[in-house]
Amino acid sequence: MSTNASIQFSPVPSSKAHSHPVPLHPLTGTIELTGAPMSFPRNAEIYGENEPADYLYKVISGNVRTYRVLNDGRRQIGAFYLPGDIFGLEVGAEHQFSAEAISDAKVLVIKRSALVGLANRDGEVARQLWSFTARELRRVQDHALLLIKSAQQRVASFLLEMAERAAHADTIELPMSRQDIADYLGLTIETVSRTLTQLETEAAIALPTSRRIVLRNRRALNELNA
Amino acid sequence: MSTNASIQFSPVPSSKAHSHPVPLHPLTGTIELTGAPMSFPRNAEIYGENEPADYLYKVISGNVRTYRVLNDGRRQIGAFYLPGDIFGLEVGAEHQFSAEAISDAKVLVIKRSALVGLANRDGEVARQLWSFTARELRRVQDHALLLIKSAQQRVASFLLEMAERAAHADTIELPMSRQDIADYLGLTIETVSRTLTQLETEAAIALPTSRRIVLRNRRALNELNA
DNA sequence: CGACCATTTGATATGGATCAAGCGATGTGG
DNA sequence: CCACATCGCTTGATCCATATCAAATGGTCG
Repeated sequence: MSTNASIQFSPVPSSKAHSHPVPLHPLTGTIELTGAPMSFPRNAEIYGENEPADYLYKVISGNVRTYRVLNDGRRQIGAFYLPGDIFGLEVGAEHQFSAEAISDAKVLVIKRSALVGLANRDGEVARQLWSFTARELRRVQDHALLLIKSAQQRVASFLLEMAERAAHADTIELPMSRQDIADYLGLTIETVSRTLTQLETEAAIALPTSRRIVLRNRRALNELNA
Repeated sequence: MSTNASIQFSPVPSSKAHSHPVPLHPLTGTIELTGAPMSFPRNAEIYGENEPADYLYKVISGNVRTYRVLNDGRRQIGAFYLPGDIFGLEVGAEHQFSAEAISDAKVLVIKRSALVGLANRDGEVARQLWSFTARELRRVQDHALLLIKSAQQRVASFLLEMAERAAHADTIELPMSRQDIADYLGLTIETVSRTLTQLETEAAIALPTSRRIVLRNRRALNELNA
């Protein structure tokens, strides 16, 4: 046990999922688990809330949202997943959220049992499963903190988060609609839209198109971010 | 590996913390980790945000809150921990929240390294560390969902949560102040207070004293809970 | 009893929601 | 290639839930 392995999934040219992982990548020292690449059109469901969580997923291309719906019909988006991100890993038997493709997306589908089996034999893999869930926990904690902030603060936090994750430049290409953003931030589309124009007026951002956002004054956004 | 052990911490009569766990309790099949019992007076800090997370804790008596403070001075309470609950377990090096005793509290202090060391040798322990973090994740996900509900819904959810955890009857003895509740629900004390009186008016609850709450109509509360 | 702190209650303000209309981009059929 | 429908987004007008500011009440402890 105790390699410096990190959980890392790579697609296998042409195969269906099977449960015999190649233990270690010779160069990167990362575990390569096999999985079936699978494509989902825009808005297609990848899995539903309360469905058996027999698989987890890694985004290859496109984007994914997870969400829950309240009984009054409102939707809360739990997270956005970008290429390279892993989602849908559960400890319990069922998925806690539903998952949908935001744009046409390709994802790698991995059998959870394969990974858990590997973790039983390799303590380092076990530690990384734990570590992944802990990272997810921190993300949700930050999300909860976001939900008590003002609309300006929420939008600023969101833009900074997306800039850090998607672009590493100052121009963000948003894959999701205003409604998706609103449901992630706990606001309405109107408030998101108004807040963006307000930030534009204050010269904190520019909006060349509605889906493209340029961060013009990170300092100002960070001060909101708090 | 793979006992049916569950992580279970019991105080040891008179000892400081050391790192040699007794592997298995003969009767319950649960691992008994030693730890130092420690007392904290009301409002005392148990640990601070960003401090090294070398220890985790189990509540023996009293109650604990974890929280973060925004740069504008507002406080968000992340969780309340009741007797039997474990808190302060991190995967990373530092605590993500601060922890304080709500009432005079006794907690068992456990060295994380002891537990992690055990997990390296016993896959079942490793699985339970993971499982604990996953449970915490679900709790925070539910908390995030709560934060987009109306004041009535938040208060109702809170009461039902406390009833389930603390009492298993219909009378709850709240250990925390209105301010604590407000900071947990993302509301002001005034709104919490008004909402409680409103629920009392609607005969959903009774308030014999400000800290004692009787659930009179769970159905009504559950409908709010959504 | 009196001081202090937690809680409730009242009056008013306000940020964001809601309702409604306009606008711009994209796509479709004639 | 253009008229027009559609969809996503923005902007405007108004409303409302909760915050804020302020005062009264109640419970606890010296």
